Amino acid sequence: MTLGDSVVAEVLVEVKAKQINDTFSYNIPDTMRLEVGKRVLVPFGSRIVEGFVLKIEKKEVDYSLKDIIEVVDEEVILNQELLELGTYMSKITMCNLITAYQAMLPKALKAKKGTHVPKKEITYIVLLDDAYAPKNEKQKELLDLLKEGPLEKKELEHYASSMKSLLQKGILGQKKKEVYRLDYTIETSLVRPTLTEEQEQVLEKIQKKENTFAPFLLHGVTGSGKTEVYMRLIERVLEQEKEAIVLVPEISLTPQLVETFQRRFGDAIAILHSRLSEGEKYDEWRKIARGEVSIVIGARSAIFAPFRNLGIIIIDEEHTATYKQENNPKYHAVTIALKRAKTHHCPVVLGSATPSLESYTRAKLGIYELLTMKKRIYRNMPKVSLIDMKENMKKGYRIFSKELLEALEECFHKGEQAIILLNRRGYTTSIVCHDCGYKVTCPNCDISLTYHKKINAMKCHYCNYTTAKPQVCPECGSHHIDEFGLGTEKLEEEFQKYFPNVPTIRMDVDTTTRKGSHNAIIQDFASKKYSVLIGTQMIAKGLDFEDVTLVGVIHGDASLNIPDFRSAERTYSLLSQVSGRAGRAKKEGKVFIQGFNLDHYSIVAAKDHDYEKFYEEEMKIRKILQYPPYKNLGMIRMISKDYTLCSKESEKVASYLRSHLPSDISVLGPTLAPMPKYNNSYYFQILLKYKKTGDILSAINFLREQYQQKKNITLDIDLSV
DNA sequence: AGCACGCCGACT
DNA sequence: GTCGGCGTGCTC
Repeated sequence: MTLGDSVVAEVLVEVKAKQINDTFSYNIPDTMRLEVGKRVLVPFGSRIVEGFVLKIEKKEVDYSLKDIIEVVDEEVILNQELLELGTYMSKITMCNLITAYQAMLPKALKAKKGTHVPKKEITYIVLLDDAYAPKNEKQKELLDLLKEGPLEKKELEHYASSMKSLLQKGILGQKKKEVYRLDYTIETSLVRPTLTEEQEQVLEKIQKKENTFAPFLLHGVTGSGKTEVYMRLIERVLEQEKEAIVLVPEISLTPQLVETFQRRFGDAIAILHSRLSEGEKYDEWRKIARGEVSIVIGARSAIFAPFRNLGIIIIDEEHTATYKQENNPKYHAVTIALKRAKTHHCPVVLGSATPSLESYTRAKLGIYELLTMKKRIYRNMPKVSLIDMKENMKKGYRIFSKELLEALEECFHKGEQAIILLNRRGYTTSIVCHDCGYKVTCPNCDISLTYHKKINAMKCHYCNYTTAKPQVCPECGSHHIDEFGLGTEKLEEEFQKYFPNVPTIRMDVDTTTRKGSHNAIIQDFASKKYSVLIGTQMIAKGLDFEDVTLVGVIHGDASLNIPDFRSAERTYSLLSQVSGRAGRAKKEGKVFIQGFNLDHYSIVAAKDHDYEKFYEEEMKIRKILQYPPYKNLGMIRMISKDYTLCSKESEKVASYLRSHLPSDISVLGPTLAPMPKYNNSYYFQILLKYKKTGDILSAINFLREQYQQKKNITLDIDLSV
């Protein structure tokens, strides 16, 4: 206990409470060696919690301080840059500081009592006394083995009893060595492809800006060789003894991609994504922090990799929605990348075949430097045909069009492979009583349940509620029940009716939940064990199979019906990406997009591989409706189990905003959210359209504080919609 | 977020 | 007379 003027530690405690968004001061015991950025154990009220030391400073306090109990870390977890980055993130996303820091770290390093992940260690047996004369054959054998050098304890189980007695006598000793869970040796290859003229030009432009903060948008069509450009950029960065972060969408982070980088860069790479175990993530993180690797390839959160000397940040498929975190802190990886690049004075390369409208606009305004790669390396873009299903239906082709069936036939005849996309999983998507119209819906979310034939059950795709398929209508008892809507499960079955001898594999959430199954499917398809890959959007991104010459899209206009201002953008992107899977290597590719309303500009532009055209059309709409990139969108969601309360409070919030925000900011709503009920809670939303974030912060902060105290209702803020 | 403190109903 | 309901408020 100390009073008055002394050196204290400012500790940000792991309590994720609204009222506790500031540090607490603690006394540092005389014998304790403490550094900023380490975790400590501290008494907090009547319990003991963990926290991060954010400052060590002289401070005058008028209350008595408690002592820090113990320092958790040997090494600093949050260096100065990461500490500042967390502050920045909490400011722009309006989250608590502790939430920001926790999001930057693997679970093993979060401040949270009892979540500590051990380091992996291997125990070796070493010979300490080589003059000892063993008592029996077994011991002699063991000692002879160990004369050659230490051996892993695990491999000496055969000698367990001899080992035990020799250890006790002190003839043998144990030595522990820390190892990484992911450890690989891969043969590097010095063979590098010759660059195309476009690749050369892009490379030169980016490298001209090395050692300066410079954001680039690399707009390169599918198959134009962006990955090779990335690798060349990294080569240069390594020459300068600097480091590189490469972000890739989670789904594209396949062993194939990792291997491509490993063949070039060997063991200089750490990998970070959600499929790793906590132990693996911990190890990969430490490789980075210790400077043992210079490259990290990872999903969104890898943007926080604790490098000290970044030479470049690359974000592939920059437009991908998964770069935006949907829970707190609701950060966007691109925003963080720009911030870090500014600190490190290095370039940022945002790559995409279908840039987000925001990024492309920034490029047009000169905020990003625009780089373009229009040509495929091997051949031209695939020919895309739009297939009107209204016509096909008349002729009796209900699921596969005549055109697609013929193309599939030809494709298999030539021994080539096809990909079929249907962005909807399950068997049938709704079950309705023919007589009374009763529809089977989720009791928690009020949306239609999808029937899954394999498990013979109805499932909610939002909350995972599962129930048996009704044999009779629960409302009127009728036996006459209709099934509507097509999912991938049924699509595969239908396909097999047409082509019983063609082996198919399906890839969607239902077939990829087991660890490694995703990669197994990709591997099997690549090795031509299957001729057709049927799946949801997860088959659209990044996959590179040289024998795929045909892509079919079932219900290509489905995503246009989603009530989201970005649905056209997503449609264009999805269709372009999946089309890009066809004809990537030496053989020509064909694409068939089926649908009922295919004259929408997003679909026509995708057919023509005309991004500019799509951009122009979409920007007209964004302008009229004042959506991004013309204005920023802020979303305030009110969430409560009590519908009436939720509705009332939403009204209050909206009217507060209307009277406290400048008049040029539009406040829309409240309205029921597109998913009005989810997990038994109701969702109302209020939309803000604003130019400058600074204009809305104080009003929103006020509301945030008001609702932080309330129990039955949550106010959720998302300022980077 | 926890956890303690605090002031009113039905129980061994 | 007490056990315990969860409302309010604090945590260096």
